[in-house]
Amino acid sequence: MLITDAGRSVELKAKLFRGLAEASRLGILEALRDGPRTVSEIVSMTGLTQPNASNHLACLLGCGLVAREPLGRFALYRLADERVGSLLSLADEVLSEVARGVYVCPRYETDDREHPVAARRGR
Amino acid sequence: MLITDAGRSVELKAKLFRGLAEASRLGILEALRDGPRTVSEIVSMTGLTQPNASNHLACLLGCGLVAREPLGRFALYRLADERVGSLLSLADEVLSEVARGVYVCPRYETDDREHPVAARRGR
DNA sequence: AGGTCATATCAGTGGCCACTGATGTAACCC
DNA sequence: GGGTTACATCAGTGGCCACTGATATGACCT
Repeated sequence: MLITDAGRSVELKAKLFRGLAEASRLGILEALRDGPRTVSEIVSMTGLTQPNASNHLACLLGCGLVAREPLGRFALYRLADERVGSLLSLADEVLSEVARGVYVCPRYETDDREHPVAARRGR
Repeated sequence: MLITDAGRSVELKAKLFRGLAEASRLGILEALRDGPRTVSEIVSMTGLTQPNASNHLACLLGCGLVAREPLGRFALYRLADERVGSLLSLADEVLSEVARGVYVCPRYETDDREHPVAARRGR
């Protein structure tokens, strides 16, 4: 953990990246890249369960990464800002040109290839 | 978790962000923003213990975010690409202009009522 | 009103992983 | 050689948090 003074803002920035650092949340953000979606649309696009998706959406909302617009009994979510999309695009670049195929942190790699939950879900 | 086919690349991208999603690793990357550093320099800049820093460096190296150059009994680390620095800069922007003060994911917040960072910053 | 649909929230569980302390390896010095 | 310095790796532990299943809220309908 950081003890320097500059470390303060670092911690905040790390938290921002945490919003993007997980397949479920990132999948939601990707789903929102070309337009607002309702929760159920997001659910079917990502394969997440509804409570799980709502949970992550609440997290992304609190973090200011997405915006919410109530719409009757629906709720429209959209990216809060185009910069969020830019982060995703830039990540795509880094991923394809810099980190390339190399990018598999062998460290902290379990056995997996398939998340136990997804596996149990039958695919 | 994502079960779609596109989910594969999402998972990879999430992993990329994971490299940036933690104060220790992010602090290391910030320390490398203005030039290569040896491990002990990084250790004193970040306040991390040496094994911990080495561990994260190995992770960042495997992920292709930093590059390593052996130098006698030292080891120089640098950002692998300027795009990594760009990601950090863009994150700064998002943080200051978009997520602003709002950015406190109250969800998954352990004890407190105030974000530890903002609180300790004296405001 | 009662029923259904869309979403939100809750409690509990399990797994991942950040950290530490100890140890290993290798390069430099005398 | 022996000692020291710089770094890497290991084993073990603890905490955070993603997920599930159940339940709550609230909007719409007839």
